[in-house]
Amino acid sequence: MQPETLNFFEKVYQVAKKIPYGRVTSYGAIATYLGAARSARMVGYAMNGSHNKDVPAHRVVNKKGLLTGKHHFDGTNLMQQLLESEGVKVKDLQIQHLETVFWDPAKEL
DNA sequence: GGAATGACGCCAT
DNA sequence: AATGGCGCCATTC
Repeated sequence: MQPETLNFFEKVYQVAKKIPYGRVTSYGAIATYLGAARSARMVGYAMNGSHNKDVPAHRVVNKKGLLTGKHHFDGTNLMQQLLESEGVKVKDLQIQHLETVFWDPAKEL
């Protein structure tokens, strides 16, 4: 299917792809950056289609730095493994030093 | 066509 | 301050 919303999704992919190595961002941050503000869910939904993209969805977490979508990756701790592999300390789906690794598109992009 | 769901987040109580 | 409920927009049953 080719919904007209590809524009919105595409934006999400563009931003997600620009996430620096060893950094993470939140759905809300991206949503706000795109102007969706309270539509953080859309960002997460967009990630569903990011599977075939070059989008590092594992670098996108919720506002708390919690790897809520790790279930959608492989069903295991793959997401956490990837983050830790990039230097991001993760403790049971919870990103450590979040404010340090956090990457805000509205500020840094 | 209508209702329910979903990788979240903010507002209200 | 903490917990609960509602909203956002698109997709799917």
